[in-house]
Amino acid sequence: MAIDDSRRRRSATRYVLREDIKEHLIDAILRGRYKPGDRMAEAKLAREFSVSQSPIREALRDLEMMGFVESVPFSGSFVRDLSLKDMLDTYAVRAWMEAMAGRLATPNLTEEVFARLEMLLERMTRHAQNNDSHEFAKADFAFHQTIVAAAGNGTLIRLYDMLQFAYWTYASTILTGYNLVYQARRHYKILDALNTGDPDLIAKTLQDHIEELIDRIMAHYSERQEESESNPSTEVEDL
Amino acid sequence: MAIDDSRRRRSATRYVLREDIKEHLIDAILRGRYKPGDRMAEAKLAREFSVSQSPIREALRDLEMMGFVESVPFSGSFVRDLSLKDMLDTYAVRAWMEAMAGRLATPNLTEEVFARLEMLLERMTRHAQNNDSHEFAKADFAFHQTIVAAAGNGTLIRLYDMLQFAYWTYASTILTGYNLVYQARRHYKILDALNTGDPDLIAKTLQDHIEELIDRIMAHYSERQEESESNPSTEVEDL
DNA sequence: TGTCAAGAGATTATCGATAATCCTTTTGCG
DNA sequence: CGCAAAAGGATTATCGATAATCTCTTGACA
Repeated sequence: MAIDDSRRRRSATRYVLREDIKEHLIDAILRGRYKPGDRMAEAKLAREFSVSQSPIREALRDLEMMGFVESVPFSGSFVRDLSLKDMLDTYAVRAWMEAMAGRLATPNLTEEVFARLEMLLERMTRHAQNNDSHEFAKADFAFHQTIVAAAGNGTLIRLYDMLQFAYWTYASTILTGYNLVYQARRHYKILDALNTGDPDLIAKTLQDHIEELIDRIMAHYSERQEESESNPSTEVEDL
Repeated sequence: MAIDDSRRRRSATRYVLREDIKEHLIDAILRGRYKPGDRMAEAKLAREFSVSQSPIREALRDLEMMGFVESVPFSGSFVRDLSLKDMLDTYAVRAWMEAMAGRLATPNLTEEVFARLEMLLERMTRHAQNNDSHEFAKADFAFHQTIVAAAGNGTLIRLYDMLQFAYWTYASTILTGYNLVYQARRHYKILDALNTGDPDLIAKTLQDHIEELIDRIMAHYSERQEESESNPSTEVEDL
């Protein structure tokens, strides 16, 4: 899968093992190979990947930051229940972050920023038309990340990167079967808002943008609830 | 120093080495033993603490999350420049988080929450009177953490814990020489706001609460700037 | 004199093994 | 039969050593 980007491999070599493992693990969790509550034993994973315990351990800590697993000292890491509530929680935080970022970014919206946003939006649209949800999620994430970067608040940037929303976008896009072309088009509203230079409008537009996603996810879950009352599982299992 | 809390040592043994090291390192950075830009070499620190490389490595990653160091793969961890801007950035994010937390917490403000807040406020006042800035910072942090916990958003709670504001509170309190008793008293305004049950007011009050700190820090820095123009250092060095 | 490549030294990333801790089950005693 | 202590098995936390990579220096060559 490998949604992640922004890695510069200086040499021809593999690159950092830990990152590789991290991606594989996230992929496996999203695809449901590991179910909520499952233990992710370090030694076992190490054997599976044919590496030592260390990179596995570090990858698991990253997953913990991202919220995919929960770790207890001396006890282990367990796949978290990515229930509806968790997804909503994450998106709620994201909505707030985006609003804050938009507000802060307002005075820093240079030509370069707009150019980059437009470029990414084009790319997003192209991948949407090809129905490539993986590449789409990457471009989507880069678009929002650009705004956050323009905000220029180091702590905010750090937190935003930490949450790795790209994976969540990927997961929820596939999960809800959202129409990608429509998704891409929605971003023009953001561009328009940014062009006005009005911080309040920008913040509000960004927040709404994310909250529409929340609505969409909720709708999907409630549909799902109805069609299979017998099956109590509400996790992201069917990618 | 050891500002951190919430560790339950089940057995009589040391507890998790990594945590111990983390605290020592933060302390050393705040006290200026390591200056901005300094390399924190894993092997060297390992020798210094008489432990192996592993716990050092893990501690450094925590420091990275908290924003005290910056790590580059295959290159190392370097003490970040805790300049005015960084502090302001962090507090700005915090103000935003607190406002969000307050808003979300509004419907969950049970008797228990109020009881706990009052208890912590009393404790805060007591430590303030004894001029114990270390214990004060702990109680202060616990107070705000209680509100965040009441918000019930798992992602928000995780991020809040990650940033470990207790250390920042400690650092900036000492740095600016803020009057602790006055600091403690300010929290009554928050309690009053919470009692009204008005989300907007609560959010605004919490945001203002943090932003007053920002103002204070800025004032301190600009004073400092004037009194020593020749010395370009604006870091947290003189604890 | 400047530039680039190879080498030395230092540091991180990973490894394989051990120690510390946890959890379950079994055993001993009332 | 019930319960607490302890043994056994499994897993994490830490260790000490090695491999991979980076960075700075040195020296050859134009």
